[in-house]
Amino acid sequence: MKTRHDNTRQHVLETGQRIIAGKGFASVGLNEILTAAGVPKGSFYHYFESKEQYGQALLEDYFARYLADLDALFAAEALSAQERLACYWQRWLDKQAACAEQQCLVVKLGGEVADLSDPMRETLRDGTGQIVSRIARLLETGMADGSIPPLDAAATAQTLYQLWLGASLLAKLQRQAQPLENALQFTRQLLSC
Amino acid sequence: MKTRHDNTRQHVLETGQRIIAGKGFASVGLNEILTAAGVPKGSFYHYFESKEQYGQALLEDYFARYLADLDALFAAEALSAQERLACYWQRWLDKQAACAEQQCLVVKLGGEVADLSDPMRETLRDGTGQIVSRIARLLETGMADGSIPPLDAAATAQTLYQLWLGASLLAKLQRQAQPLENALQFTRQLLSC
DNA sequence: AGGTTTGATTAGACCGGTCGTCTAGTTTCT
DNA sequence: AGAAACTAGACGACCGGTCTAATCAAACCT
Repeated sequence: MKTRHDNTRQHVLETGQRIIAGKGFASVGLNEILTAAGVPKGSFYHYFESKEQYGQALLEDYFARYLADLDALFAAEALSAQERLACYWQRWLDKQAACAEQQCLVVKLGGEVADLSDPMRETLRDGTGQIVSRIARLLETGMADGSIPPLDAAATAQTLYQLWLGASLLAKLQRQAQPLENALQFTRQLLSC
Repeated sequence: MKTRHDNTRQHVLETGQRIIAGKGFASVGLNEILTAAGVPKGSFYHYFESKEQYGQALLEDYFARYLADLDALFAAEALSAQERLACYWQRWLDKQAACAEQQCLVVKLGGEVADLSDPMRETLRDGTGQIVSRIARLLETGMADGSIPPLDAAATAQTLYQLWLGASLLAKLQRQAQPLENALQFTRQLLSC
């Protein structure tokens, strides 16, 4: 029997993602996640080897969704590459502004988890790498279609992503969207100078 | 009697800073810090009200040092403002490259602590604000002495700090200095175009 | 078909560590 | 000597992740 298995597992992952995105990894206990999910504690170790491995699975799941969204947006052929990219940043800003509880697990967990668990760190590293390379690819598309001025795509993609990560962190600390707006304005300048 | 008081208190703060910079806040217990410091547990609650208040004090202490360093560097009159700033970024890169264990508590604790403790969040918010405004001030100095091209000082300072925070996070995830080098190169371009 | 086996799933006990408290003791200064 | 600052570390209540044993579902086999 696979369906129930997968459902329960996925349900635990999703519930945990919401809670952990709010409170962090170490400070949340399995109890909290499992009671919220309505899944008995005992089941946990049937689906996951340990909390660490669970965390890794959670991040993998997160990036899978994130990248799927990204691919959907970046493939929108009705828009120029520049417009698609602008839409990406705007969404980032909107999402973070909408609810105070962090959405971006890279910002939320990156610092905490990097020296705590190698598997989780590697998942974050690979996930962010994928994001940056997709941005770079879109920048190249934009240079080809003329909607983006010529730049070093890889370096620029990394710079922009770094900028937005930092902006998210500051926005989190300030509980304001202003740092993100600053990033947006700068991004606009950079991609159309 | 103040001296011993301050010494013990300070010693606990410094020991904790090292440990917490490596492992994060929630995942470290008071025990670990106190045994490392050679201070018995019982003393802790003489100097601090709670773990949270201790964390806040720790951050305040961290920013006090950081800003003192910054002021020392930024006041170096032998150098142009641009050189002073370049030196700041270079130091940031060197420090992070030197030891894998994070130095920058903003990157390490920002995400974790922001939704965990308001006093700690506010301390981080104020500290980063101070850093950004010092950078902005130096940018203005640089524009005045001609070593830095004319820009919106406040916005640029924030952008650069954001960029470097994000770069630190990625460097942490990758265990490589490359993201920081990317930030450095971009910073150079920006401040001398 | 009906009993049996197999594996998926659950329940909750378990040990160790957490933070924070509290009382007794020691040091230090007046 | 006495008062205040400080230290000592046992203690309690609780919660963490882990594991073993019991339960359940369903698929198999004669």
